[in-house]
Amino acid sequence: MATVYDVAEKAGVSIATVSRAMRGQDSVTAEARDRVLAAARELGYRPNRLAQTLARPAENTLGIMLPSDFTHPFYAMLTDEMTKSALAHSYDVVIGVSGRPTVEGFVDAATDLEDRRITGMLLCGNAEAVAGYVDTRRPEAPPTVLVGGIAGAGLPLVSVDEEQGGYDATRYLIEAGHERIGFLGLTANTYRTNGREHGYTRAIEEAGLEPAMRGVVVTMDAGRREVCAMMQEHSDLTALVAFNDAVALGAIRGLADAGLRVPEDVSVIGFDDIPQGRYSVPALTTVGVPVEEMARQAVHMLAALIEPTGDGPNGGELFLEPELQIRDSVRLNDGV
Amino acid sequence: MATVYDVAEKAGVSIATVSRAMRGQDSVTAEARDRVLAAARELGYRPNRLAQTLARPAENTLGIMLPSDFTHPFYAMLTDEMTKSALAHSYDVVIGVSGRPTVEGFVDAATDLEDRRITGMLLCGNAEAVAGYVDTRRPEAPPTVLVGGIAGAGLPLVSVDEEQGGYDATRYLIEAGHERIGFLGLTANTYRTNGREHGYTRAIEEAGLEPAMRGVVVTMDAGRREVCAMMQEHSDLTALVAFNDAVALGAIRGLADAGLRVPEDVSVIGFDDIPQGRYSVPALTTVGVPVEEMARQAVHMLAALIEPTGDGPNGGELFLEPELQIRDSVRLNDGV
DNA sequence: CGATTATCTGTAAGCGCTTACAACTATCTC
DNA sequence: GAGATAGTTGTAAGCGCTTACAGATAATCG
Repeated sequence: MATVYDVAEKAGVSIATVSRAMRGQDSVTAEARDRVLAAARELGYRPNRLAQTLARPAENTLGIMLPSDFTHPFYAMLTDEMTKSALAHSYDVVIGVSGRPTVEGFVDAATDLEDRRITGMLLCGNAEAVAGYVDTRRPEAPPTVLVGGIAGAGLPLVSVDEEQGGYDATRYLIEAGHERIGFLGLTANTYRTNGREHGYTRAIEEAGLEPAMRGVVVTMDAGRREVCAMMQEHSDLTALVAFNDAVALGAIRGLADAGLRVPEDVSVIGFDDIPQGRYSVPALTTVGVPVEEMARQAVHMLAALIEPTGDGPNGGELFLEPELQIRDSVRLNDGV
Repeated sequence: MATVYDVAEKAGVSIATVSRAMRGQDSVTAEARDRVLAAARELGYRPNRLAQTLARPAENTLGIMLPSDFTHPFYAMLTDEMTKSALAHSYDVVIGVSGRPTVEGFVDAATDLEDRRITGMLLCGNAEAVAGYVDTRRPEAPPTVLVGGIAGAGLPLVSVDEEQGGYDATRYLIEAGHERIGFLGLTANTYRTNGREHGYTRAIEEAGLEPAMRGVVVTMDAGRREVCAMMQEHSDLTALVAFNDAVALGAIRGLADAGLRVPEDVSVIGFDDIPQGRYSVPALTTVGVPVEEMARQAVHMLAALIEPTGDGPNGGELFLEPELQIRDSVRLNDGV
């Protein structure tokens, strides 16, 4: 790899001049600059970012830390929006993703990101990974806000009111005339909390109905497999609240396998509002997470943390209201 | 941030000993090691990866370069498989993703990855981004293989025979008794080639049928919007070949919007075999890309490039055969 | 025309780490 | 007990870059 030294030699200047010419902000004669640029082009020289970062901390760049399942549509949406928001605040963006799907892999990757001397970090991940990070977080770590996670991690947070979402979903089903409503939720040890489930339970109890739950891994695949078991166990179910859209979509497929139609035979409601749900047939009724606003608020909060202006949200936990997206996967009984 | 110096001072040893103790492979007294480790823990010290990489090139790590639309399900699958394959070859993995959705952003990020002194690189991206990278690629860049891209970029490649896939899809429709078959393809300037379209055209001409094409951006959204225009333009169409599953799924949704059912009224076939297609209702018949094998072969080829053993695939271009996944979105006419 | 000032450039230190090499200690051999 | 040997440790150089500081040069002024 060509280095500053090679370019300097070729252009007949010192490495300092090369550096200055490449960065283009310090004072350099037009002639020297041209010579450097020409030499650089000929040599195929490009500054080594690692070395740059080591020598001088990044001024204005935000790190976005993603979990190993960053390919999940929800994170996909979130990443897009966070990137847009950051760029809108004229921050540069560097994305870090966990290579291995372990807590340790996540922490490693997050540390990597910190090492890049970023100005601030937006951290996304499941509760365990985030907890792992927080546990070993160094006091000198850059300002960080958790996005889309759960409360109580001890770091500033922008997320959605999960309990409310679970409640709203269930309430909507009840108002639509359903009385036997199941919850296809998450197995206890995947995440730490279960706000969505609590919301479901609250609504069910409030209405004096009977809860029916089943823990599943929260993937499409599991949704498909488990929905059958669920229906066999509780054959009178007319509606299902799914932990998220992936489970909901899987469940719809599983129901179809069993010859049951949605929403004619069984109603299904999801959570997240991922694009796939908007395009599925039937289109998925779901609890929408205001991802765009979440991203915006997160960047805003982070900016305030980086540059305390007195006003602005100074850390803390901010919960956005979920918003029901009514589409076609829920059947309205009794002319409601 | 605590550095080697801090730890060294606290542990009463030199920085060399700290480094050795942390890396745990050189000879260090048990006692010294314990002191260093204790000091490190107390100080919350973790080695700076940037500095590590700068000081000593990575021995055994592969970089996986992803385009800015890495959230696309196809790349999601591919990333998973490549990671698995790399780990199976006992390579470490570092993932780089393009921050901005531009050719320049892609090249920047790829350079970043190279700067990490990786042992080899698996490069995924659309043709333009890849071409941009190849154009400015430095001769000393690490061995690189393109995965899932198109031919002729001038770098070793493992991909799928797109033309064959397009042909197979169309052929399948023809054999199922369809005679008016449309192609919902890509707009010319998004990618550089259109093997899938060529395959479609070949099959159509071979059968003496009339082609009907429409260029769209290859997203679900576009599929949904454009399918209606397509049907209006050619109202006699009974089947559609979509550029990929995203377009196909979008098209199914668009058809549903227009009151048309799949496959009863219109048949749809996709390309890629993304999970969403397996779980959709109706399940999507599609041209399956052997992603797992693609990843395996790519890592294999890269390993051979890194450590030339004489045998093994020494670069070149390898095209895997696509495999039709027959599911429920195509109607079989005439009792075929 | 000498003194002052403004511009540009180069030298050298430093970012946090690894490692070759030399120095030092403890152990072993005869 | 002197010399060889093996095992640890520290010093210093270097990875590729940025930048404070000082030196050199050109421009400006009385």
